[in-house]
This record gives sequence, structure tokens and C-alpha cells, in this order.
Amino acid sequence: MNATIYDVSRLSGVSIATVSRTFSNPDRVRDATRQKVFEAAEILHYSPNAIARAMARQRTDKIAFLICKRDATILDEFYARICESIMRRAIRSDRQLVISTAADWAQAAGTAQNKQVEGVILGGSAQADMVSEFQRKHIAVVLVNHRMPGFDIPCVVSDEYGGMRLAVGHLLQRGRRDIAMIAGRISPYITGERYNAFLRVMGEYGLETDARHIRMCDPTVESAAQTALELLGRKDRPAAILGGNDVVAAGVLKAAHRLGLRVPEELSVVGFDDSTVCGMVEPELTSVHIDCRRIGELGVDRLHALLNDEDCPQVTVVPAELRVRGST
Amino acid sequence: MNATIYDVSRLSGVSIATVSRTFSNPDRVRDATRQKVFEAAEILHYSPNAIARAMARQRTDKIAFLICKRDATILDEFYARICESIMRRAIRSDRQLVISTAADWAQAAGTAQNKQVEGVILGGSAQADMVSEFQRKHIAVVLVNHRMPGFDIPCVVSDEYGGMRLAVGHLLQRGRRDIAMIAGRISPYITGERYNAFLRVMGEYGLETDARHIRMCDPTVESAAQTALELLGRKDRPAAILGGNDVVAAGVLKAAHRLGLRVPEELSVVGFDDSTVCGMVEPELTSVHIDCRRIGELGVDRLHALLNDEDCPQVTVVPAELRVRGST
DNA sequence: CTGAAAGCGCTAACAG
DNA sequence: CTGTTAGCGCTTTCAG
Repeated sequence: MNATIYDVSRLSGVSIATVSRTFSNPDRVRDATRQKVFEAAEILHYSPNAIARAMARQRTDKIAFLICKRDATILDEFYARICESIMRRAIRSDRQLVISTAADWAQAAGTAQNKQVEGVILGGSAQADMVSEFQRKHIAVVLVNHRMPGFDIPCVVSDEYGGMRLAVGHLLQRGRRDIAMIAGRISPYITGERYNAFLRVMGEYGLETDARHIRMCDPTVESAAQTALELLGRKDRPAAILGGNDVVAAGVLKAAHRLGLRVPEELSVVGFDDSTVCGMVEPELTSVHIDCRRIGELGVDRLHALLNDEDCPQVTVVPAELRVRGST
Repeated sequence: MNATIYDVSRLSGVSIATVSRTFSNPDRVRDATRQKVFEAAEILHYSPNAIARAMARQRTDKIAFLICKRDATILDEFYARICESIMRRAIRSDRQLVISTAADWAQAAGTAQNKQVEGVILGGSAQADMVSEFQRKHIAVVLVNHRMPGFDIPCVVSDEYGGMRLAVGHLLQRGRRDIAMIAGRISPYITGERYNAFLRVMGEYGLETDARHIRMCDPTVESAAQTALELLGRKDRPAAILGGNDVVAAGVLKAAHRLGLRVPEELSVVGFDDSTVCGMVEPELTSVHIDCRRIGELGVDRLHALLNDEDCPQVTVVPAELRVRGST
């Protein structure tokens, strides 16, 4: 149906080998020849068949982004951002991108194999055996927003500790010393990371962390609101609450509203991720900005390095920033 | 590197043709043979090479979802939902999915051609020439969340009119007769559709629509808030405002807050899309739920029908629902 | 600089 | 039910 290299060869009067060269190594054919070939191709609406090329070259230039997350995938704004960034970067570097969900990762690995994926970016809570499976199939692996100590895999993560330090520092500047944290069950890695960062930073600032001021909840507005209600209902209520992410923080805002507590006058609230909800709620939410764009880009870059046998740092940490808004 | 059909053939003692059959038409080989082949394949970790298969069959089972939208793509929750749904459906029907942005649609069309995409789902403001380009390349096209009168292309859209009727009907039930609309510039199609639906529905209910009560704004919270401030600052302020989508409605909520207007007591607010922000804002937002999941699924189904030369309805309308929450 | 020819891994007649 | 064989469209030595 579509024109092939043979059609172009016939019309331009050169061999198929030359046509092939013209498209993959333009500078290895004479100017005049190239001209002729391009003309013929133009007329025939010829465009090289990537499948056939992959077949002949034994490489596909195809990579995958696998979101390892139970429920929402691309629906989670955080991953949507990373994904978007990966998409752009992949296009720019002429790689085909396959996006998939790891609902069934064994299947995903199988698919990756027979679809000839050369490398995969694992986002979120990847499991060790998942990684091994890919490696066994000779598929390069990079972790994004996750780490796997003991495994020899490059990973790109955000500086959760740095972000937390900015957040706590900011609250102290605002005169809040009694700071609580509601760590939603976001993902094992992120939740743990932020939780530990909180303890560490509080320690560094010489602040006490009352165990009762650190709470867990589901990563939903309602669950967060309930948890915040408990926290704020007590006599020794905290002066500030850090949400494990923006959704949790939005829940805190809701709780404050129900209790008639004014934010930020009577309570400061800080979120994590700097997602779009920050601008929607009232007051707008101060939040730690995670640079998803950068994380995605670096993920692709690391994968490229791996595929080209170049040097590739094991751990890349992307700085976080604080976006101050009305809630503090 | 990976085992091929030849390796399996050798190990199992049957011809490559039989190995091939075993994987594509299992019931066309004897039980015992199939057994042998699968065993050998298991041992060799063989998995059919989709590229080679595509090459031989002259079909790729590959489809694309192209988001035709200037700025945000997958970052727009609305499209993320459609995309997610398309992903699931595509996997289920064993099709490979390529997701891309139509920043440069000519390039996209070229890519689609040489990557051997068989059909494409166009989401958002697709242009006529874009469609022609695909058709010229013999690539099947389906429109999602968009229509193109005069073009012979199946499309799947939400029932904006029905949604609007639910919204307005609900407001009337709440005793609001003086209803305004702020139609953000969401997309030419959606904006127009909702705007027209509003006029029509108001007419059907025998309500006047003061031209000053229909406003335009950018689809950002801030722009919507500004516009709402003007609308609400007037003496004859409306009793209810319909936002073109949830972001716009959130802006209205912000404006009400600034003016000290209580929602829903003094002002009712309704959004469109039923996105996650609805649950985050205070009060929670009543919104018209658009069934993105269904839209995505149907988009894939229509494309399949097209690719299989089956009957395929030109226009599919997906019903909308009203989700009543605190803002009304 | 260009051409001839041998695959890449698999499918699909066509025979047997 | 199974095997033989001729491609699918392109790349890549190897000669010329």
C-alpha cells in the first residue's frame, strides 16, 4: 500500500542500498544522488518503514515507561507530569515510547520482551523481582521516584530531605515551632522518605517531635480531614501541619474549615508536590515543588546512557523548591 | 540474544511453521505437539518477536492516541482520564498503543506512517487537514471529544446538552432562576457546545439569559475568579453561576470567598467534568460528570470496528450525570 | 560512491 | 496435522 524502498529505487534509478543509505546516512551518498532519491521519495510519499528497519538492524529504539502503582496511574497528577516529560524527551531523542501500567508486571515484562522494548523506566514502587525479570530478559532498567538499595540500577529521585528542610525552615520563620505531620500512605518509598526526613529535620532544628503529632492516613482528602480533625481537636493542637502530599494537605484545610480555625492565622498548612490543587483551594496551599519534569528527563537520559554503554551515575537527586502561598 | 522460532523448532523437533502455529493458532496443532513446543519455548524463554510478526503479517496492531491540544496534554485531568481508559482497552484487545501530542501534527502523521500505526484516535481540537493527512496515508481515524461535521469520521462525544439540562434543572430545583455562565476557553468544541447548550436549556425552561450574565475567560482559576468578581460585584448579581469546567467553577468559588458571599446560601456554583478538585475545594463542588472512561473505551471500539470493516456508528453520544455536592 | 546479496524472525500459502 | 518455501522492507557487509 505504502511505497517501499523498491519503488523509490525504481523511480530514482539507483539501487535499494543507496536509497537506504540516503535515509540513514545522507552524507554517504553523492549530492546529486541524494537529490534524486529524495525527489522520488517525495513523489511516492515514501517514508521508511520503522518495523522493517528495526528488523534488519536488530534494534528498535523503543523504550517503555512502566508505572508501578496499584490504582491510579496517569490519573495521579504526579505521575502524569513525569510521564509527560518522558514523552517529550523520548520524542526528541527519536525513541518510541510505550506507556504501561504494572497491574500485572509479569505480563508487562513479557510484553516488553516480545514487543522488543530495549529499556524500561520503572516509576513508583517497583519490586525487586520485577527488576530481575527485566534484567534476565536483557532489558535495561532505570528507576524513577524510587530507590532499590543493593541493586545495581540507576535511579532518579527528588530531594525529599531538602524539600522537607525548606518546609520546616519556612514554618519556623513564620514562628511555628509546634509542627505536626500527616503522612498519607502515598507509596512505600515516598511515605518513608518524607517521614524520615521530617524526623531528621526536626531533630536538626532541635525541635521535639511528639509522637502523637505524627499521623498516618489514607491518601484521600476525607481520610486526611478525619485525621486532621483528631489532631486539631486536642487541647495541645499543633500550630502547623505538614501534609504528606497536597491531597493530604487539602484534607487538613478542610478540617480547619470545619473547626472554624483560620488558616494561616491559627494554623499553617504545607503540602508536598505543588500540584494544581494548590491554586484551587482557599487559602492557596504552600507546597514543596517536586521537579517532575526534570525527573522524567533524567530518567530518559540515564536509560540512554545505559543503552549506549556510557557512564551512568547510580543515584541522581533532583532538588526541590518551596512554593510559598496563602496557607502559611 | 533472545531465542527465536528456529531455536524452539530445533529443541522441540518440529518445523518452524508448527512453532509459529502453536503460538498464533494453538488449536491447529495436535495436543502433543503443542505440548512439546510450549515446553521447549519455556526452556528457552522464547517469546514471539512482535516486530518480525508484524513484518510478515503486514499488520502491526498498533494504534495511536493523539491529543490535539496546545498546552497541557496528559496533564489535563480530563485527557488523562480518557487516555487511561484507552490504554486499558488497548491492552485488553492486544493492541499496542502509542500516545502522542499533536504539537506538530504533520510530524505526528509522518511518525504514524513510518511507525506503521494502523489507526489513530484524535482527542480534542483536531483540524480538518490533519484528518485528511491521515486518511491519505490510509490510517483510520476516530474523533473523541470532538466532532467534524461534513467529514466521514466516527466520533464519540459526551452529551453536553444533557449535562447542561441536569445542571440547570438542579439549580431551578434549588430555587435559583437567575443563572449566569462563565464559559472558559476550554477548547473550541467544548466551549461552544456548552455555551450553546446553556442558551438552549435556559430557553427551554423559559428563563431569560441576560447577555451580561454570560462571560468568557481563560481556563485558569485566576482568570475565572476575576471574571466572577465582576459578575458578582454588580447589584443584580446572579444567584447561581455555571462554570465551563471545574477549574472555572473553582475560580468562582474563590471570587465568592473574596466577596464574603456564602456558598451555597447566597450563591450556587456548578462545574463541569467532575474532576478531583471537586472534592478538594470548600464547599465541595457540584459538577456534571463526564464519562471519560466510556468515551475512551468507545473510541477504541470504534477504531476497531473501522479497522475490521465492521459497521460503525458515525456519532456516539455518552450520557452525562450530575454529581450534587455542597456548592449547591 | 554505489550495487549485489544475504539475512533479520516470522507468517501463509501450498503440498504432503 | 505438519513441513517447505517464498517473501515482508530494510540494513549491511563485501565487491566493484
